Amino acid sequence: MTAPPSRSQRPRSLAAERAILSATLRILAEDGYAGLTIDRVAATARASKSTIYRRWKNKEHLILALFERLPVAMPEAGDSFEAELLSAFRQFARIMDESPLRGVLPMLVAECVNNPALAAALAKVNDRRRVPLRQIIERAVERGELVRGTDVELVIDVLQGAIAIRLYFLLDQVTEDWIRSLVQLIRDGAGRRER
Amino acid sequence: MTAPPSRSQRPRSLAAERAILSATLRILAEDGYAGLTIDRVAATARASKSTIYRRWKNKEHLILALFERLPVAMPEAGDSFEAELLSAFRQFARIMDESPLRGVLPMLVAECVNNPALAAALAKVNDRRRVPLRQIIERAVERGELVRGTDVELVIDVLQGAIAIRLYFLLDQVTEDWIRSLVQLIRDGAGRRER
Amino acid sequence: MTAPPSRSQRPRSLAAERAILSATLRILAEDGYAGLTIDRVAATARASKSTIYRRWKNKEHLILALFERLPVAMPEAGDSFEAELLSAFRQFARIMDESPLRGVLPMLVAECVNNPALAAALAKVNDRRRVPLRQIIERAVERGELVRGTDVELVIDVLQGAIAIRLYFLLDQVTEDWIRSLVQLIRDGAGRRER
Amino acid sequence: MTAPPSRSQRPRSLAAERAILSATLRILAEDGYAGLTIDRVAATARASKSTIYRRWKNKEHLILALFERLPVAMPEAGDSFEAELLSAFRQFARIMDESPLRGVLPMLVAECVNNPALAAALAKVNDRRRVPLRQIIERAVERGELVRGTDVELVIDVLQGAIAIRLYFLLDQVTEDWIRSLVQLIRDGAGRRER
DNA sequence: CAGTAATCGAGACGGTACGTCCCGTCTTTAT
DNA sequence: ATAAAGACGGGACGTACCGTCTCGATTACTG
Repeated sequence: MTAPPSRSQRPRSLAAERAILSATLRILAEDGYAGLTIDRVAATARASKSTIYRRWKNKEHLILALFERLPVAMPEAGDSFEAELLSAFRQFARIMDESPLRGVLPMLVAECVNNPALAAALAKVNDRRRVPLRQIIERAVERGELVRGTDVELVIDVLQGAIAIRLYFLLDQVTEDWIRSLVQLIRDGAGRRER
Repeated sequence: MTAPPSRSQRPRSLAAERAILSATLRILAEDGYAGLTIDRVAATARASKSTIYRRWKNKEHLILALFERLPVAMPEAGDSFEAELLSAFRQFARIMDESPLRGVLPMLVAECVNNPALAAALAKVNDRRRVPLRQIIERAVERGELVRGTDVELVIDVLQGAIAIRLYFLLDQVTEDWIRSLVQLIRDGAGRRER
Repeated sequence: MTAPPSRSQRPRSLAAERAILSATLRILAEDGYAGLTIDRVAATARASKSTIYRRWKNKEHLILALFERLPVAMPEAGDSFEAELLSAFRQFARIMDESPLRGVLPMLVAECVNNPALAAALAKVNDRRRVPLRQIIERAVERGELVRGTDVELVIDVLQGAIAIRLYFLLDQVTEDWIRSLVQLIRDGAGRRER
Repeated sequence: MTAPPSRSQRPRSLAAERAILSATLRILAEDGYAGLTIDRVAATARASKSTIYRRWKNKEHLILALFERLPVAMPEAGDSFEAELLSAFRQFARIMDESPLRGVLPMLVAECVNNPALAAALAKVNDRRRVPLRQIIERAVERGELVRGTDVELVIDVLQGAIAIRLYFLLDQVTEDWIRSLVQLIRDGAGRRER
């Protein structure tokens, strides 16, 4: 996305790039996606619109760059599936709550529906986000907490999905208790155990 | 949303309302959200913009009205949790795939983040969508398939969430096989059963 | 304009008519022509728009009705051209300054350019306004102050015109001194008198 | 009105400006003020609405710009007050009759009543129009045709005013004969000369 | 003195223009 | 080649009025 043409007489200004990205973030934090316009980013960053468009093909990709720079939760090794998952979510929650990007994700997803290029880019972002969950699940399998043969991707779907629903549709908090219930459901299922 | 209190005056035209909604749906089907403009809706419906804005405060609320009118899957009684869920999803898939609304939902969700009124409206829509799932789960509990004490709402979160992730993030199809795996996960869990 | 159809079962409400006209005047006084809308007149007069449009074919004619109801300066007999003219202008000034109609006249004139029917109506209003001036000039002729053979209409043009220019173009006050100069110019001319 | 201060940036396009103004004039000529809409001007001029609104704050100011560009009658030296005035009016009449602006002036004047900024702008336009008349009068004074001490501005008021009344109120033609009578009135007055 | 048709208040309706906002591109001079 | 600045064409937005229309309720006249 940011790749400059073959070779150049004058390198692109890193300072400008940083200024643009941080202006974007600040505006997002202040007024949300609705308040974010390229003109305003340019003015805030004291950059020109061309300087922005030279780097990112449009508003969505500019925001996407912010996500790419977002740190990924690094799962700390723990002694149980539940403990590791809780730790991961604590990290995740901290990162997301601190960043104005939280409220922007849904809109990016929305835009994806009509914008395959953006969809591909966002899928890559999401993949990075699935990696730590995958490791946690695999470790739980190795540890013997989850059955060998567990459909890892499905479990990730369930984890991400339930959280997303809670966050974006129901506008609820994701509490540690709720996560514990979720972990329990995934571990034990809701099916009646025959004796 | 639609009808203010009134006395003895010209009532709002049902015909106009219908024409507007169906024009909206048709345009959405033809050219997607990007192609939907209020002017075009007005022209297609042979209505005036005032007539549209008198009923819905903006484009999002107009689209929302479409959702509110969408039929809700009526769960057919079946003889197992899996069978009922599959049947419900078949209905749901049919309704959604037939409707151009599918591609529009994410954008509506996105808008909700900064628009509490819309969020409330959409939450109501989503609540209606949760009802049949709730019935299916409760029936499964009564039938003895799921344990008494199952956290019904959590299971709904998992069902809706996993599907949403698949549909909107991964842009994947929701196949019957995938649903079967999901049902199995929910029923049995991924935890290792002790001997 | 106000003439009802041939015969009727129920006569038009005089109260409504009065309420509409006085609402129009009040709005004009408060917010000028720009603030005058039929909707607002209707709301202020607690009348319906149909009740207004049944009587006057549009906004301009409604305002025109106000002019038609305006009292015309009745020239008081005096002992000189100057005295009578000053007295007439004092009356005129009082009527106009008290009425919000003053600022509306130009707009009506403007509308006339593209609206012959309105032009004819306004011409009639203006004719009524020329009558007293005509009488004053004719009396001055009879009295021997002005030469027999004076082009009366031309003098009226000059009187009305100079005032209009001052009022509307130059946005100046029309003072008694200025009028005295005007009268003197009309009486004596600016030509050099040969000995 | 047109050029803000600037530095090193893309200058405003003169071509666009010209295209907009001539489109405005053409539309005014074809369909009058009623037919003049900004959208149509933009379409005709192949310019965007922003480009128009960047230069003029609204429709009235756009039209005003047309007046500012209108040539002013340059008084040709003649050998009498009457001759010079007639020549000036011939020029004025030619300019006005050739321009579609004639029918628009009243509306501009009307707008002025509630719009001081426009009023000031139009006053400047009118001032330019008074200059040649002033020169003619002053020359007549020097030549000895008019008395030394003539109230020049008052005479201009009378000239402009009488013409305006005739043109806009009475919707009459301004003939050369009528002007001759006006000149005579101004020169000799209507007062009875004592022996 | 009942019937009836014009009138009333209310405000919905189809139109149309407004002026604003933002997009993504382009043009200028300076570095 | 890049940069800042901001003009440009394009196009949608939501608002404001216009003058017409449709309601049910209300009169005065007519028969």
